[in-house]
Amino acid sequence: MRLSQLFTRTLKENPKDETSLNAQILMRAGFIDKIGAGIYTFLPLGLRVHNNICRVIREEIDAIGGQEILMPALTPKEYWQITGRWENFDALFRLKGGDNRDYALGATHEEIVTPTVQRHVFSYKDLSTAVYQIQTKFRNELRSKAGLLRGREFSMKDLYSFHTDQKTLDAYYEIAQKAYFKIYERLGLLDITFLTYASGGAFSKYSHEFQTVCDAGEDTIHICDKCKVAVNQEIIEEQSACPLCGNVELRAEKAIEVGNIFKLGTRFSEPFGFNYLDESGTEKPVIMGCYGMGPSRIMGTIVEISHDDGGLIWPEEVAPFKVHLVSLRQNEATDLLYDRLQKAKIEVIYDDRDLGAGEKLVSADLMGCPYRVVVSAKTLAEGSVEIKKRTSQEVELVKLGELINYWTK
RNA sequence: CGGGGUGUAGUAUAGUGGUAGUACGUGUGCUUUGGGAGCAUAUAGUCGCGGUUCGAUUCCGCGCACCCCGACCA
Repeated sequence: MRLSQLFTRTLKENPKDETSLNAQILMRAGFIDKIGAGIYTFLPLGLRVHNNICRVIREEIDAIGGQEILMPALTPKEYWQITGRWENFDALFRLKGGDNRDYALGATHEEIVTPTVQRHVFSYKDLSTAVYQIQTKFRNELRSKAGLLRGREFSMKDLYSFHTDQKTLDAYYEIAQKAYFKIYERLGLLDITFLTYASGGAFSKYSHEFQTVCDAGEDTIHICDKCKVAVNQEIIEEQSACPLCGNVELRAEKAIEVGNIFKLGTRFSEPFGFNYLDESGTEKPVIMGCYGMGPSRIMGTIVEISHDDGGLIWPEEVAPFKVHLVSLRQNEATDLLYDRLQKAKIEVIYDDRDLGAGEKLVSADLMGCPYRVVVSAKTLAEGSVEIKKRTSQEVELVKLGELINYWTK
């Protein structure tokens, strides 16, 4: 991608109608565009980041047997009436169709996924199975806030698992937990993300959240540093010690909920009459689990914890581009390097604009790609380019012929 | 949904009951070139509707939008 072709631009100042740090930087750097409260457009650079987060999630969920599907966002009222949530789900966006029927915009998809899987699964031989989607969710929050951390429209990966019994659900639940941590590891959040005990549903005492420690978070968690788990403040009265070791000296921190997994049991299979036949031909209800994770919120979280005064600092897996190639009035030589990087399948954004050095270097910092490569008269005089990591102050000179090897060796 | 705040050019900001200013941006020309450069010139604005007034961007009322706190929530 050539910056001269990119239709977005960076702003010199933070937009004044946002105080949320993630929204300010992302808007200033041209990653997102605000349409209304809690409603954002993902611009080319922001969409690349979002897609990278989704890619990581897909890879890890596929690896635990999740089968990707895509359910509708527009969902008829009748499905929600079956579980009683048409009336009880406050945040549901309800609307009327031209046929004068009622619909809801999907806020979560248990009501859709359950009958869908039900039409295909009848026997214990068909279980366990798990399906997921990455889709836009709608929740009519009374107050959206904090940029990407709480919008009325946001992206979510929602995985649903279906089992014959509690034991196989429990086993899959553990597997999903591990997959979640792999995802957070790849997204650079592992060290500050804690498995957190939270209020459960009807079926289990607790649900589990994944909470990333961050001052911008809305939740308070109480961390057991011995076990590396936490307890959500919302249940601290009934569970004031570490559930694993009983430690009562917990450390309170603000945190962002970056994932949530539930044992649903028969909460949804029962109202839909989703049963299976076991080995003896006996009809039994299917046992379900659900596993949520919001890529857009995670994107905001990464910004909150990974930035400096210069702007964004993307972990390599999610950066819009790996290399930010800057030509300081040396486009002829830099064009060749740009071709070479592209041929080597190294994702590169090339600042070929006719601008001063200051503006180019500042915008490179702002956009936050992991490696900045500068080509100037000075570096070319030594047959080299200058490479600087976004996370480092040091620069190194690398010979033109060695540029590709810098990453591929 | 309760409470508070803010709406002036694309962005960030001054100011005023009497022709709305600055910076950046954008256009043009020239200069400059390793941390958002300089000169010249042009471009572009008072959230909406009512009211008070000779005259409202300013005062008043009602809307609308956005932000923050709370409640609620991935």
